[in-house]
Amino acid sequence: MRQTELFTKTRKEAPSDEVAKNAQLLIRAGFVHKEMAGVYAYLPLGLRTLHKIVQIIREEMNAIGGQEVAMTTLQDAELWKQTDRWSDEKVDNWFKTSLQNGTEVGLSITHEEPMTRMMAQYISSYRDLPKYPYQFQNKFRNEARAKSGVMRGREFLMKDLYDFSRTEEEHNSFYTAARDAYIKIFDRLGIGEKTYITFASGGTFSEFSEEFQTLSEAGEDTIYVDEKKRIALNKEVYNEGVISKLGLDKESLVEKRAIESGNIFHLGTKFSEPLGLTYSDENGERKPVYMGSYGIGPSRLLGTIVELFADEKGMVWPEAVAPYRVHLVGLNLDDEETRDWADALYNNLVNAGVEVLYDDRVEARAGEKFADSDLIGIPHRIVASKKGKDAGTYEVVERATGEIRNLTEEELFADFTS
RNA sequence: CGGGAUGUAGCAUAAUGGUAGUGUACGCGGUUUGGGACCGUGUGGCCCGGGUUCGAUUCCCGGCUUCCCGACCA
Repeated sequence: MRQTELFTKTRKEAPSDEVAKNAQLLIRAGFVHKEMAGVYAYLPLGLRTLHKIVQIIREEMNAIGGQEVAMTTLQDAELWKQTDRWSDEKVDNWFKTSLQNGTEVGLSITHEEPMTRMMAQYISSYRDLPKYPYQFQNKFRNEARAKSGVMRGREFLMKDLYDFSRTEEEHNSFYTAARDAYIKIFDRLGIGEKTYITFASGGTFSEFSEEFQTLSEAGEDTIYVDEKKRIALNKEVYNEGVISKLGLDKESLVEKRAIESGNIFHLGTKFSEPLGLTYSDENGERKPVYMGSYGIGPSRLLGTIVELFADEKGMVWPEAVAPYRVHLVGLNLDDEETRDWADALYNNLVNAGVEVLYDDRVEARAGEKFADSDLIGIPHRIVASKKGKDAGTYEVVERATGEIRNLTEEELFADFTS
């Protein structure tokens, strides 16, 4: 992508109404656009990054048997009444609206109900189980107060997978696999070290659910971490009884701020019973399907990654999620030979399949280009300049470490196409 | 949802009861050219409604917006 073609531009100053670091940087770099409080649009660079995150999650969900679907945003009120999750007393953050004939509808807040009802169309025998549909879908939550930039929005992207199993045992074995898949996801995103499986309140069918909490001062949750055992407790279940039940020692628990980046639940038959999702077992007996749900928020992860890795100059993207792998910065491009030299490298990199953003602006000065490059945070910067052309080398600078190498085109390709 | 603030150009800000200045961004001309350079010049602005007043961007009331604290948060 040539930067002169990109419609976004960077800003020196963040808007005064953003306090969260993630939103300030994402807006300054032109990754997102704030539409309203808690509602952010994704611009080309931001969307590429979001898609990278989505793709990693997708691969790991597929690897454990997930089948991707896309449920709807508009929700049937009648369905949610069946599980008693429509009334404002039960769920107070619905966005509700109505059809022209007065029929109530809501904007998807989560998808247990519609997914369960839909699966009832296809599940009637033990032979139909287990199944693991999932999706990436916008969720709408009418939060009383949006905050923390893209990390707590009223509209946000969520991956939600549901397991439909025959028995608790079958569910549990999938739950374990999903848990492992989540660990892989956080590792691939580069935040595995800072992410702790955290016991939190469970709900109807289990005492606990497990959250994936990523340590950050920008987080909204307070957790108590046992760093040696790599286990944590959410403040909401932090008490003597729970600590001893989990075999932890209060002395070794350290209070930390963290971002809830994922959450997995045992649902049991909480949804299958009221919605009539049953199957016939080998003996012809009708039984409710045993369920679990597995959520992870790609848009929140995007903000989390910014929070964790940014430095004073801007964002620092891990290789796996960076919008581009290489930021080619052309200098002295008013000189025709230098421009040809930089253009040629760009074309060669693109043809070699390297994802590259090319700062081909002629009028911008070096300082401005470097500052923009630091802000955008692409992992590898290649500087193509007149000086370099005369020496026959390109300067390769690592965003994270600042390491500088001067490489010939051959060395450079050995590096980036291996 | 309770409390407190807030609203001036694309962005950041200043002043003012007599319709607004600066920086940045943007246009044009010129000098520059490896860490957001400089000179000249130009375009562009007072959230909405009501009230007070000869006159409101300014004061008052209401609304809305955004932010902060708290509550809430499968």
